[in-house]
Amino acid sequence: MGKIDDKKKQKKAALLSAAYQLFAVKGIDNTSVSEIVQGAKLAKGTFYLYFKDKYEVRDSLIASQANLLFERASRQMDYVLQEKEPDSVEDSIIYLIDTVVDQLNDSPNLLRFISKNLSWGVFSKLQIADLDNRNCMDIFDALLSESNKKYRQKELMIFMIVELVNATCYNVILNHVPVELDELKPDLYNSIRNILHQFEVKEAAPVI
Amino acid sequence: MGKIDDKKKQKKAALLSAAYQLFAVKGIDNTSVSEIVQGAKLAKGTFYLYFKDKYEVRDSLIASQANLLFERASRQMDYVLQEKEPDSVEDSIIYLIDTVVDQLNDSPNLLRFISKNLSWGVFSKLQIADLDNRNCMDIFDALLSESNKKYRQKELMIFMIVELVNATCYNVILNHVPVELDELKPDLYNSIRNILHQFEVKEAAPVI
Amino acid sequence: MGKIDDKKKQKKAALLSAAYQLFAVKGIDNTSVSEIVQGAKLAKGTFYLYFKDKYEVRDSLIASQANLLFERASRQMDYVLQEKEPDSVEDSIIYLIDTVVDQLNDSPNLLRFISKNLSWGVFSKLQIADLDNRNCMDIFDALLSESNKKYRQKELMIFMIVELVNATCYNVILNHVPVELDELKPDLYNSIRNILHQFEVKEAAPVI
Amino acid sequence: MGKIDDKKKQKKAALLSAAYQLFAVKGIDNTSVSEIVQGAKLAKGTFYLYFKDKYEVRDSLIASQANLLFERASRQMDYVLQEKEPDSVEDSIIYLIDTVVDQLNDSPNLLRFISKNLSWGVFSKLQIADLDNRNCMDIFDALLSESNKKYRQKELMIFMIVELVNATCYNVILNHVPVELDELKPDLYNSIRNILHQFEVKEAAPVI
DNA sequence: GATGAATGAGCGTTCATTCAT
DNA sequence: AATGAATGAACGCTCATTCAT
Repeated sequence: MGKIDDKKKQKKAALLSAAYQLFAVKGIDNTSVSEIVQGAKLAKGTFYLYFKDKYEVRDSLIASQANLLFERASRQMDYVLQEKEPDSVEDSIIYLIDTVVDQLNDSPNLLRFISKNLSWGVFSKLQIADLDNRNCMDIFDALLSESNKKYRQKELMIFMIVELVNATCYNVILNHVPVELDELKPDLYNSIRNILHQFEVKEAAPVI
Repeated sequence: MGKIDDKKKQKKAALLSAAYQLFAVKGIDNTSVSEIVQGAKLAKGTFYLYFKDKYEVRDSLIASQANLLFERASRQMDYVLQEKEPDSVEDSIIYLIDTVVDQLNDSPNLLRFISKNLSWGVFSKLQIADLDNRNCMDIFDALLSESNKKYRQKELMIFMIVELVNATCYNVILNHVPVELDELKPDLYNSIRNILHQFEVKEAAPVI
Repeated sequence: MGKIDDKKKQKKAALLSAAYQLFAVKGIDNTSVSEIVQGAKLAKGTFYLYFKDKYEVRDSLIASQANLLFERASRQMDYVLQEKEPDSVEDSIIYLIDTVVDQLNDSPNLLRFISKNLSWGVFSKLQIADLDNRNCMDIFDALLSESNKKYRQKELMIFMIVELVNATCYNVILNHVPVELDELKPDLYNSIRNILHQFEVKEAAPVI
Repeated sequence: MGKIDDKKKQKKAALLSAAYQLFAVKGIDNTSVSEIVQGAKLAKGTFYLYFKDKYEVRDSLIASQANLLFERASRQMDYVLQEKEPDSVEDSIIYLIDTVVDQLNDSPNLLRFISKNLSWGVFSKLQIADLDNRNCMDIFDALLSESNKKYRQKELMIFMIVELVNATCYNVILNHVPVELDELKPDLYNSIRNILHQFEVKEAAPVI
C-alpha cells in the first residue's frame, strides 16, 4: 500500500531534516541521536529502523544536499542558456559558481553542513543522481571541453577554485568578515578567472 | 617562590602538550579529559585547577601554536633578509608563505589543529607575543608598505590568500589529493601573485 | 477447513523449529523474538499469535523434544526386542540408555537444549504422547518390573542414573573433556550397573 | 593511606556480594549491572572502576567462591585428621565430599551459583589460592596417592564423582526432589565407593 | 596544591510488545 | 489471520565534574 510507504518516506525525511539542522548548527559530534529523534518527533528506536547510526545519516545528507545544490545550479544554467549564449566558457563557469554561491548565501545551514562535511576526496567522486549519474568533476569537465582553449591539470585547477570559493564564502556568508558577500564576489570571480588563465595552455602559433 | 611557579608552569605545559597531540590526531570532540591527564601523567582533578574545560585548552593552544608558527616564520625571514635583499615585496610574501607551508608539511598535527580551529576572525586579531604584540595582519601590512606599489582592500586580499593556502594545503598535505605538495606549490604561488596583482592599484601615469 | 488449520500448524512448527535451533546454539537468554521470526520467515507480530513469549516456546519445546527422544528410544527397543530376548533387565536398561546417549551424540543441539532446560521435576512427570500417555518413569518402571529382582526406592535410583548420564554426557559430548564418548561409555555403564545392584533388595533365602 | 584502600575493598566486596546474590537467584544473563550497583548501593559508574563487565565479576566470583568452598573443606579435614586417622582413603574422600555437600546445603546461593557457572573445564584447572596454588585435581590426587591401592584414569573417575555429586545435590537441596538430602547421602556415598572400586586396579597376585 | 575515587546524567543501541493496516 | 512499523523502557557503558583526603 502506498499509504504506508508514504508515511515511511515522511519519517525518514523528518529524521534527515532534523539531523541536517543539528549537524549544520552544532556539528555531527555534538549532535546526539536523542536530539535528532526529538527534532523529528519520533521515538528513539525509530531512528534505527532507518539508519545504522548518525554517520549513515550524514552520508545520506551529503549525497542528497550536494545533489540538490548541483541540480538547482544545473537547472538555473539550462534556463539561462536558453536565453543567451554565454560569451565564453569562463563566463559559464563563473555563472555556475555564482549560482552555487547564491544558494549557499540563501541557506547558511547548507553552507555550514557542506563545508564541515564535504572533503575534496568525497566531493570529487560525488555522484549527481539526476544528471546521468555523472559526478561533479564531469560537469566542470564538460563545460571546459566546450571551450576552444586547452587546460592542463584540470583536476588541480578545479580543486583550487572549489577550495577558494568554499573557504572564502564560509567566512564571508556566516561571519560577515572581513567583508560582505557583495564585496567579495567581484574579486573572488576575478581570482577564479586568473586561475583559469593560469592553467590555460597557450599553443605555439603555427609556423607558416 | 619560583620553584613552585615553575612546577605549575610545567604541569600546565604538560596538559597543553598532551591535549595538542590528542586534538590534532583525534579531534577535540573525540578527546576526553581523562585522555589528556593520562597523557600528561597527572591526576584528573589537576586538569580543573588549570582549565575550565577542554575548550579553554583549545583556545589557549590556538594562540600558542599560531604564535610558534609565525615566530618561526618571522625568525626565518629575518635570517634570510640579512643575507640578501629580496627582489620584490611579492617575493617576500611568497617566501613567508612558503616558510609557513613547510612548517605545516613538517608537522601534520599542527596543520590539522590550526586548520580545524583557526577561523579568520580569530586569526586576523591574533597577537604574536614576541613580536612587539603586533598581530598577524600587521606583519603582512609591514611587508606590503615596504613596497613602492599600492594595494587596495588589503585585509580582503590577505584573507583570500590565507584561505586559499589553508584550504589547499590541508587536503594536499594530509590527504595527498589531488596532487602532492611539490606539485601544488608552483601553481599555488602563481595564484597568490595573481591575487596580489589583482589588488594592486595602478596609479595614473603622471602627466608631464 | 483443514487447509487453514494446516497453515497454522505449519507456522507454529516453523516458529518452534527456528527457536529450537537458536536456543540450543545461543541459549534462551541470548535469543530474541526478532531472531526467531526471522528464522521462521514470519512477521514479528505473528509470533504473538502463537506464543505469549519465548519462555512459552521453551516449555513447548521441552515437551516435544523429550517426546521425540523417548519415542525414538522406545521404537528402537521394540525393534531390538523382536529379534532377541535380552539377557537381563540390567541389559535392557543399559541398552535403552545407550540409545538415548547415541541420539544426544548425534544431535548436540538436542543435548544442549535438554540439559540446560530439563530439570528432574519436569522430567519425571513428562508425558510421552504416543506411548499411552505414560510418563518416562513408567517406562523404567515397566522394564524393572519385568525383572525377577526387587528394587527399593526406584525413583531415587532412576534419578541418580539419569543425572549421572546427563551430567557426564554433556561435558563429554559437547566439550570432549575429560575423555571422548567411546572412552566414557564402558565406565559409565559399569557405574549404572553398580547403582542398580546397590538398590537391589536381596531377599532372604526361603527356609525349606 | 589505608583508609582509602579499605573503602575500595569494601566497595569491591559490596559489588561482588550483590552480584553473587543476583547471579545465584536470577542467573547472569538476567542480571543487569544496574541491579548490581543498586544492590551494592553505589553509582553505576563505580561498577566500571572495579570491573570490565559482569562477566569479569562472574569469573572473580567463581575463583573466590570455589576457593572458600575448598578452603573450608580443607580446614575441616585437617581438624578431623588431628583427632583420628581415617580407616581408608575412600573414607577420606567421602568425608571431603560430605564436607562440601554440607556447605552447599547450608548455602543454596553457593550451590546455585557454582552449578550454573562451574563447568568441568573450569573446575579441573581451578587454582586454590591458599593451598600452595594447587588446583582442585591435585587435592584429590594427593589423597589418592596416600592409598596403597592403584587407580586407573584418575581424571575420568573424579569427573564422574564430581558430576554425580553436583547434579544430584542440585536437585535434592534446591528442589527437594525426589528425596531429601539425608535420604540421598547414604546411596550417593555408596555409589561413590562403587565408582572408586570400579577404577581400582587389581594387581595380579604374585606367583610363588 | 594535588589527587583519584565516586558520581550520575547521558550516550548509542536493542528488543519485547503493540496496533493500525 | 497476518503483518511490520513504531514505540519507549532498559540495557551496557562513558565521561565531565566534584570533593574528601
